[in-house]
Amino acid sequence: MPAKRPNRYSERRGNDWMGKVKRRGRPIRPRPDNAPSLEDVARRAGTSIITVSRALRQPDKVRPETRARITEAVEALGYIPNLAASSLVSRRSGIIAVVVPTLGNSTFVDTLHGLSDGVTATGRQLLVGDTGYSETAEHALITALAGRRPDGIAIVGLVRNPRTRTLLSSLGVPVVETWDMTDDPIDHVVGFSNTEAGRAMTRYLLDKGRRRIIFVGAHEPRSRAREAGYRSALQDAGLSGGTTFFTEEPPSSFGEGRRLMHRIANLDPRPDAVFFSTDVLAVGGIIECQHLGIEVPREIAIAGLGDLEIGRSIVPTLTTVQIPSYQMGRRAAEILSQRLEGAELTQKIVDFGVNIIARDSA
Amino acid sequence: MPAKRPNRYSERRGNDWMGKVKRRGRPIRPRPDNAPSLEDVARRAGTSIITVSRALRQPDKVRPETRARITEAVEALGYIPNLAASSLVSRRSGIIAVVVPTLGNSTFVDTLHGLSDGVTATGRQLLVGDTGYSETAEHALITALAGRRPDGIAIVGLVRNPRTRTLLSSLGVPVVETWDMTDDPIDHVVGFSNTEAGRAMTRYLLDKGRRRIIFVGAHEPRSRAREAGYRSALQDAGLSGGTTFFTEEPPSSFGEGRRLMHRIANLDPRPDAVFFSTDVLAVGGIIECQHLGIEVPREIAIAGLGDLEIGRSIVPTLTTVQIPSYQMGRRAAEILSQRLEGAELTQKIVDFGVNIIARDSA
DNA sequence: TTCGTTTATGATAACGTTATCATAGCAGCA
DNA sequence: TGCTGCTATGATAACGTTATCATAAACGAA
Repeated sequence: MPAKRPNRYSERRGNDWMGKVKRRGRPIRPRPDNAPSLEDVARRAGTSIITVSRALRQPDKVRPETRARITEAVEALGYIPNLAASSLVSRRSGIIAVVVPTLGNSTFVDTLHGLSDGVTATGRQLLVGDTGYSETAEHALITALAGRRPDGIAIVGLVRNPRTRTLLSSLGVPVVETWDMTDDPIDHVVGFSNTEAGRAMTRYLLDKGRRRIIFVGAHEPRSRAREAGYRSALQDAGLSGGTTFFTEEPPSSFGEGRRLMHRIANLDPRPDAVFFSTDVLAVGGIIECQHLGIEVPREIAIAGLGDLEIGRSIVPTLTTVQIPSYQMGRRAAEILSQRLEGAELTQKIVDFGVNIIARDSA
Repeated sequence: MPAKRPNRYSERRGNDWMGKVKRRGRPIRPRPDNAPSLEDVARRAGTSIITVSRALRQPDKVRPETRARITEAVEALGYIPNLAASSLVSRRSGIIAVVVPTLGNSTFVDTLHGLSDGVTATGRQLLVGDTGYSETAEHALITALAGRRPDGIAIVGLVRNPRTRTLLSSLGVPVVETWDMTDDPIDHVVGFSNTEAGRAMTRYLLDKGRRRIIFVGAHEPRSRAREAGYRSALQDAGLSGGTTFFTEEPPSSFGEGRRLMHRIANLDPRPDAVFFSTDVLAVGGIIECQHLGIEVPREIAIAGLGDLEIGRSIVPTLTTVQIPSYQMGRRAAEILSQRLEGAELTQKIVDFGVNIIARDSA
């Protein structure tokens, strides 16, 4: 039989020495937040605060009878641990911060989905913010999120701003960048080379005999990288220049794809292929071709990037570059989890590579 | 000139009485988390902790010179306030918890987007979780989120489980349910009647002279409500029954829309209209009709629900029910903000109503 | 001059939890 | 018998911040 001593459940409140001694500082007030605390549970279970804490976190360290009384009290009071207090003292917040350029782009959301699945599997929670593609907003957002002392940080995209990179390194928590590739990640990178993706698809189109290939992209880093790959592939093939059409603004839309395709169709000479930087734009392109009576791929080949579900359904089905959006999120979450369990991962760079999905449109 | 006294910046650590007195409890260790605290800033600025705290939160309460020294120290040290400590003592977490059925559905994500914009405008942060359409997961998720003591909670959908409803009420924070309508919200509801939406679109199709209308939906509460509206409109028109095709599982996909449309096209007699529960399914339906050479809307009218962007771009453009996804999120955030500023809103129910967008497909 | 008010700053306690050490009782063992 | 180790429990301090009250100096009004 182990020690069983009379206990008290922290009598910080309501001590009778109060009022005798002249007191300063915050007075004892009735708790405005009426959520039960460990103290309430302990009182009801007739045990000490610390034993309740243990019963909840390491049940096998507590005698079954004690545990039963505690469980009863927890249920009866509807006790929910205050994770702010827990974070403060344990220095583990159980929060993974996620930074997305925009919540208006469904492929980024797939990554968020993968992160959510991976993160909640380890009992942690997702704190999400979007930057609207602004570097200034990104820095501010990350600063704000850092105040929550997240256990890890996942970012869609590479962080370009040196100040922000320094900030992230200095936080002392694992960081995963995604959706792009670099030799020099802040900590980890799980992604693919957008440049390589642009190059691979352009090569594919060249291999199919296309020569007048137009690129459609946005003023946004990942699109720029794809464009660079496109131009390099043209150059390798001994073709000059290359022509880019730009969307008004990210994120891209089907309608924007249609509008740009409309303009492109009027070019003279007409191109024989259009490589859209995203599937959304490409589907818009296909729809516009259909509308204009342009036969795809006979007259114009159309390619996208992203492997969105609609690309498999539209007629003609869309030739595209596979981007494992969900998987990148999932993998990022796993890397963070492993790091948080103390693993020192040697592989800092996970390159999913690029994979052309050849379908009917090109 | 105000008081200027010698100060000390909380000498809790490193006191020299340590070691003389026999100590129990946690020993003083070097901070493993090397993030600077208010204490570090105060030391560098030559002032007290509390003055630093004030300088950051109520700058006008601190003399400009003092403030300048503090600002310098904050910059130099890269101080970022620990929000867990702040939450604990101030009982304001600055967190809005968001519960979504799935992150795999882009229309829910638009609501998340609206929430994000509205919430970050007030300097708060978004803690996100998805339930995978499971009531059990929903309860567990909300319990977990509640541990973070959020200042407010936004939920996509109505909470059906009575235990979960009780839990949410007991938290004592504002709650907004969205994406549906009820007379009896837990606290607030910002949405529209899915039943009314189903009824309105069905009436529209009936008005267009359609008589053999099929409904395509999912085994999921909002879809069920739309189906109920569909059936009630048929009944009002003196038509019997109604026929529903179900998707395998939510969330819906373009491919699933095509598959179901394929089956529906083979029915004998063939229907003259198909009302899809979501735009994604409906677009799949249009694509399949195109593929089968079925003329839309002459042979079969097709209608959707959600007013996704692609519906405006596809040919024929999609007749649908407008759902202000982004706006619902935005409005939900505003309601939460107002409540948190102390407003007692009399209007607990915000009904965006339903709005048929008549386009070419029906 | 006196006294109340304002301004700027500080001291202290408290928020609710966990890390660490302490200890009573018991079992096992030589 | 005495020692060691184990089990179950507890006491205390600490995490980093904010709420509250206190106070010195300056200011203003009577």
